[in-house]
Amino acid sequence: MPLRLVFMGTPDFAVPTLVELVGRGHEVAAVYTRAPKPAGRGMEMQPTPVEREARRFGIPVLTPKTLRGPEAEARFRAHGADAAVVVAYGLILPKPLLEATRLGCFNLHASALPRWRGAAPINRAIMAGDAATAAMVMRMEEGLDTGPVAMAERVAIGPDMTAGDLHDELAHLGADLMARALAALEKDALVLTPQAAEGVTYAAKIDKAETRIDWTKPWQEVHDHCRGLSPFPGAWCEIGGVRTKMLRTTRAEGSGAPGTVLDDKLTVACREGAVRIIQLQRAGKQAMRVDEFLRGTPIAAGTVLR
RNA sequence: CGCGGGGUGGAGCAGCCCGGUAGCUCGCAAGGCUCAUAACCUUGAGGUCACAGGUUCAAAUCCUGUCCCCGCAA
Repeated sequence: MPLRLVFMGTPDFAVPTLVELVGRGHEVAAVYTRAPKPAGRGMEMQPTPVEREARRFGIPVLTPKTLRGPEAEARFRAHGADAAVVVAYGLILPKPLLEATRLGCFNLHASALPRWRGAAPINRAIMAGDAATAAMVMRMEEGLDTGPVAMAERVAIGPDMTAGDLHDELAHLGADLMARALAALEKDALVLTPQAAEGVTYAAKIDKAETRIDWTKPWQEVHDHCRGLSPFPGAWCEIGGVRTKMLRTTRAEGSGAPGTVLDDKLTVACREGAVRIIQLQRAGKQAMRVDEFLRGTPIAAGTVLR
């Protein structure tokens, strides 16, 4: 028997789960998402990806600025949901809401908890050079991403994998994981396991001030930095005075003064070792492979990137 | 009206300021060289210069409007 649910989510990452829940026949009584805000070129009001999808399904959309207070609680209770599913929503759920449904609130989180609790787990896992991560469904409690885990699926992080690659994989894997968790929940067969007390780390939001590439770091760190921030917000440096995102890189042979281009294929020296640029994007241009880029903009060996 | 870059043969770019027969690096096709090749040489095909108006003897280039892509920002 399908559940009556409230879905709360905001970015692209949350969309596959919403689609999956609807596809599995659950009744989504309402979708909560962040309010549209001026964004993008022209600063026009942009509904969130979750809102777009919800409207496609004809599901009522709510965009409260806060969930605190008796009014918000009353509205939430009025949906008469059995449970709430939360995926990258962006607002903290106060305790009364966590306890407002019969079965509780369940969150999909993109890390191997308790590692990388918080806002940017996918990026941080790659930036830290982790070899593996996970998608996890947990039952929410008051602490930030501290709840007991109901379902988990480990995912290996390839050596050249980008945050975008991992994001897409986890979003789909997580959607299926949540569907399975809810299926178990329906049958009262969901097993909850507390998170380990050891190994807690927090994934701080990405600050644009940390996106610039520092070639004086070892190649591995430069590489992890680039792929952990790819494609958004993008690790960058200047090429010919133009801000350029390095979207894909790989390990390369060679050495030299940090930031020096070592050949005509955009191999760049780091403090230790070097990385070769595979895909990049100049400001105002589409992303392109390095060979395409170099046809129109040859970069001579010896050029120093900053 | 937040700031800014861009739309030129299949790809990436130059040319635009200072209008006058479309160029570069590749790719593609054919031929040559070669044991052979992604290498090298020669030749060739392929373009409504985003779209629509305007100015002009003449517009990729100047003016006006529209559409689309993207960086910053949020």
